[in-house]
Amino acid sequence: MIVVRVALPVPLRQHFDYLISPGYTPQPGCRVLVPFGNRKLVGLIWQLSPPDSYDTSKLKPVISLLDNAPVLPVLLCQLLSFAADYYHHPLGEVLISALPALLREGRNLNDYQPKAYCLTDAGKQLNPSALKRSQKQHALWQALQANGLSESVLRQQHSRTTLKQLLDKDLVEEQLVPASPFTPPAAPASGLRLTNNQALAVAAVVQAFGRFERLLLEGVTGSGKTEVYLQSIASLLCQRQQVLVIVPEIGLTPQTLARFQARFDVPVLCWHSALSDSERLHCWLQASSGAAAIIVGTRSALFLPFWRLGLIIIDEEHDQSLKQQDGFRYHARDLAIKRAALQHCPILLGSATPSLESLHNALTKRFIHLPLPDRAAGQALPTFELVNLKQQVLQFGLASQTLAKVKHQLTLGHQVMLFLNRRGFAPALSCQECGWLTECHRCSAFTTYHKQSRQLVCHHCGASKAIPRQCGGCGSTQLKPLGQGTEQLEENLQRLFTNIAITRLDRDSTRRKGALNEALEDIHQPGARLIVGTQMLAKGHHFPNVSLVVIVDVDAALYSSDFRAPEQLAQLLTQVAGRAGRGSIGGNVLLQTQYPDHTLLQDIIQNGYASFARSALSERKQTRLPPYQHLALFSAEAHQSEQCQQWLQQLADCASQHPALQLLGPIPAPMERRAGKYRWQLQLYSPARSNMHLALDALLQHISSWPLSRRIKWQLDVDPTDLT
DNA sequence: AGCACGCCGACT
DNA sequence: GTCGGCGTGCTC
Repeated sequence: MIVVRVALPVPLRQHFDYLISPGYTPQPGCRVLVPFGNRKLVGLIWQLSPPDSYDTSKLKPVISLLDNAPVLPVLLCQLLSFAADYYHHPLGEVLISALPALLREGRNLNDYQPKAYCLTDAGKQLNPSALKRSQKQHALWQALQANGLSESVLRQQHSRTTLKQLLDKDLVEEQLVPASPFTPPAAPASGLRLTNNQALAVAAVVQAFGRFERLLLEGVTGSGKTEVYLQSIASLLCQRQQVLVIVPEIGLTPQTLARFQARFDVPVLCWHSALSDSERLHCWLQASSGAAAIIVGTRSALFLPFWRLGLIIIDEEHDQSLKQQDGFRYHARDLAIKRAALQHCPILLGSATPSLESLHNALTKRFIHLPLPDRAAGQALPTFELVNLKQQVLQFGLASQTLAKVKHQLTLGHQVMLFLNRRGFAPALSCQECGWLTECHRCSAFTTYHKQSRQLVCHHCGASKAIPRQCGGCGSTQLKPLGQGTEQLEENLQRLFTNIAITRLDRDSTRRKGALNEALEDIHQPGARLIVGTQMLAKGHHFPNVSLVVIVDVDAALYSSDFRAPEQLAQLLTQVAGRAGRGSIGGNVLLQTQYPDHTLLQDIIQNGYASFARSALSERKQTRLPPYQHLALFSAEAHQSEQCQQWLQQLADCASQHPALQLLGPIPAPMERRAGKYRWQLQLYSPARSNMHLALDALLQHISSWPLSRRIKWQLDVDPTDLT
């Protein structure tokens, strides 16, 4: 009997050993079905004949070996093993999360592989008269005479039943055909004329082919980053190398995908969570066989088993959605860098507003820095203007000078974009008599009033309820919406500008499938138009007819406790502003604020993101915050606040034994209660990564022995981006 | 995590 | 008398 060490999808930080009969040839990376307690689980073989096996007499045999060749290539196993260590997440869960759902469930891989059909010996020797009663079977038999036929070709001319009849008579047999890698283009596709800086960037990427290199493309909005991606790829495809492009969100995938497909005559596939299980497996197999040349996908595309990966591109590398926020909390940018290192290929990070982490790496020469300080077509960057809201009479939250400018741009036939980072009609309903506000009874938050769906919705736990008739405090029936969300702003603007088309872009207006694309198409129509939306507006879209962007309420984000808040605000403002003036018309941005002298606002509007980011970095350095120190965050959730506090205090007592760690907490989370549970956190800072990892390992050992750990919900987040 | 076992309160 | 609440023990 052979002993195999198996990683199982359970939240236990250990392996499990099983027996397998010598007739089989198990390999690391193959799936097995094993008994586990009184259930059956699909696991992955991690090691053969481990030297320190669990008591061999107590081992159970595997139920079956599901693969005769590894489903996870060695390189991916290395990447996932690194990730499990780095994020201190159980290996089995990490490995299994990298497999498409159908493989996770133990399906047979061959059922999904491309197949071909050919005649058996009996079929070849068959007397044609034997099939004279069936024309269709005879036709298929005839077609198979010369050569086998692939499944797809066969389906076009013959029916499934005909095939089945010949298969049943043992005249035809099924064969697996290894899918062949894509055919490389004969010559690199030509593209747009590049600016000097773009050409330098492309040259730097091309020069890095074949070895591990990290490049940061810091290109202002409209500087043509995508064109740099496209032209960098062109010669790589001729060498028959694959490219992975990671984009922040599914909403952006169709546009990016279309641009890549239009440029290159090779298979371009997309990968995101909205694909069905079989579509995902199909994409996974195409990456693996090399049939796919380019894959454009969201963060989990990072774990696809590429046949021959030559370049990784991370678009909008500052974007928060690259970090998984639950379960296995990995950062796709950071793991992609590790993957590029294992793969010996370059990785290109692109953004108009790079994260302070990446910028720091570029400034300290760990990354090659490729700046694109000018817009590609020579347009000017949008100019900022502060609108002081103090002592102003506002109409729908807009100052009179703002309204005048909006009107002016509309009469010129331009588009105006109004950015308001609050969906719904109003952030709360308020009692006119006593000031009571509608609160979520499960979260420390107010419930947003949605007028169209006639509901109060909590944006934190998703709970919705009917609109109350009476105040919960004094019983008065005088309930009025307080504050303004995008739904209301749209309604008010429509009343003011009766003849102007308005497009609203937020999570509610784009919920329906296809709605986002319809809205984007509307925006590309010529003529005056108002566009109202949330941060969805900030994400990479090209709106050539927008001449004015209004940031309706910048103040909500100005005073936040989170040390990343200024960085995120600067990124958001710059990205939203970047939608203006991308076509031939100039662009202008109005920032409405009560605090026109705020240093952050002044810095961004006078000096731009690049300058802001550099001063923010020096501030991080002084305050010993990331990237100058490393951060790990433990959080605890329970119905009783005291349990969270007690558990984290226990942890803090342990952690304080480690001289390398500096602690902050336990403190209540900024959003103290969510979905009925209290939330607390403990922040751990350390100047050295390796010390922090050793300390975390030791802490996790302790945690597993505490009874309280079972009664509360706790999590560890290494390099957290979200401290709420 | 999931599932079994085990010990205490309100019901057909 | 049972049904079911969740504490705790275990999974190669």
